[in-house]
Amino acid sequence: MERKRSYDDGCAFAQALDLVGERWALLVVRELMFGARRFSDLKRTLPGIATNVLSQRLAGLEDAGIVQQVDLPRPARGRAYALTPWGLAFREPLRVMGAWASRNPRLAFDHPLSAAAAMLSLGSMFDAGKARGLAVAVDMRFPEGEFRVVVREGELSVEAGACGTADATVTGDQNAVLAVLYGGAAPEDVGLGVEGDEAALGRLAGAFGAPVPLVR
Amino acid sequence: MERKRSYDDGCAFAQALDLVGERWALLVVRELMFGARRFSDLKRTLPGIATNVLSQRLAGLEDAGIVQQVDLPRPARGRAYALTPWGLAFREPLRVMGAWASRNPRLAFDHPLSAAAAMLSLGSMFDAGKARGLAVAVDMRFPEGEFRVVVREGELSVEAGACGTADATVTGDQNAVLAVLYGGAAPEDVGLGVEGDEAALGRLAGAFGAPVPLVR
DNA sequence: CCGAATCCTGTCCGATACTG
DNA sequence: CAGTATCGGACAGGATTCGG
Repeated sequence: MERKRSYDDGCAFAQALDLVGERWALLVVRELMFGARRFSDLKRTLPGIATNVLSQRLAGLEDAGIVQQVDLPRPARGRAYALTPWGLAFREPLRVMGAWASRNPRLAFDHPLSAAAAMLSLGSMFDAGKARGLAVAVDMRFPEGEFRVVVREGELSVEAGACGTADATVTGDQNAVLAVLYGGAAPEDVGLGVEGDEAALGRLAGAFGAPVPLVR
Repeated sequence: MERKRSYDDGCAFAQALDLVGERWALLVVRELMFGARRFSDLKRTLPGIATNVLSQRLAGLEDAGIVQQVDLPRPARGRAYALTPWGLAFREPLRVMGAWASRNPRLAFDHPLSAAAAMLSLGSMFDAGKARGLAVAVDMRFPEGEFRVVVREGELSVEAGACGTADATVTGDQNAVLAVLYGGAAPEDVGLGVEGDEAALGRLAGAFGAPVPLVR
């Protein structure tokens, strides 16, 4: 009675879809990519997910060895969900699929997105060629948390937690940051606060390429 | 009434899941990765898919601009389904997700897999470091079709269609080829016929690394 | 409050039968 | 050969309730 639905396919990719192919599963993984989150954090940053579905996905991902429950460290108390090393390794597929997705000819830009989604999109849109010779560090403070974005030696690094020694610090919401970095908007026009070297934000924007839709 | 279910998420990745996140959708894309296939070809190489589901997926993928209907060329007649340029660009996400999937600690090797799945897995398992200095071309003849696998200058190329000038030609089924390339099996032990330079197959096997499971 | 478990309803999936 | 029609069952979505 308890048989899980499976493709029964020897292809590793298909077997992965048995684990992460259910609705919402990969978005849960996405939200966990920058560290442990509580059930209610996930519920909040995944608008539209039902509590029972979130429960089932977390249980399934835990059973698959992609997610594990952890005791929340310092300030907060209680349990939370975090990725296992294998789950964390999904960051690369997420980046590559995001890069493919950004070439969607009908991509919609008007919907809100979570801070984790915005920070991961940086990896998908990063263009190492454009970043040649660039060195810049920007801290980003969102309602959901803080992130540090660093470009150095043609490589991009995006990690949770700011450290205060960046060239600039932006405060606001993630949609505003993407409007500045990808859309060339002025920070003040989108309600983004900038401290420090405001020009650093412009240099950072130069590291990202516009997606090239592949029309039929 | 006809609203398609959507995550309503600004994240490009989530929007891609709106298009290819339904059950079977990505496996259909996988099967089309080496050229146009008819409805009945897809039905046969995707054991377990229902005809109505295949219909719905093809229609959805066509509407999304990932698949297009084509008139079948020369020998055969009738219509078939092929990837658009954007759909073809999914080969890279497929490769990277396959590489991630191959590190599944519970990966099952005993299920059969389609020729397309087997040929795509080569890309996921290829190790450019191990292929340094290697130059080999092998034609593979499967019941489902012929493929040419070439390693040269540290790069792997897998394309549909053999051309007869390879170092070796193998004839049999795709599971047998993978058993030889990944599992070190002897061709004669798995029912694989080899013509030409049999040692070329051994050299080719050296270009693929065993997956490293990431245990928790 | 957090983290679920439990309804109930609607949609989607899977299997088979059937038609142009 | 290439799908459409149909129907039971599984799964998702939403609200409510319940235990730490």
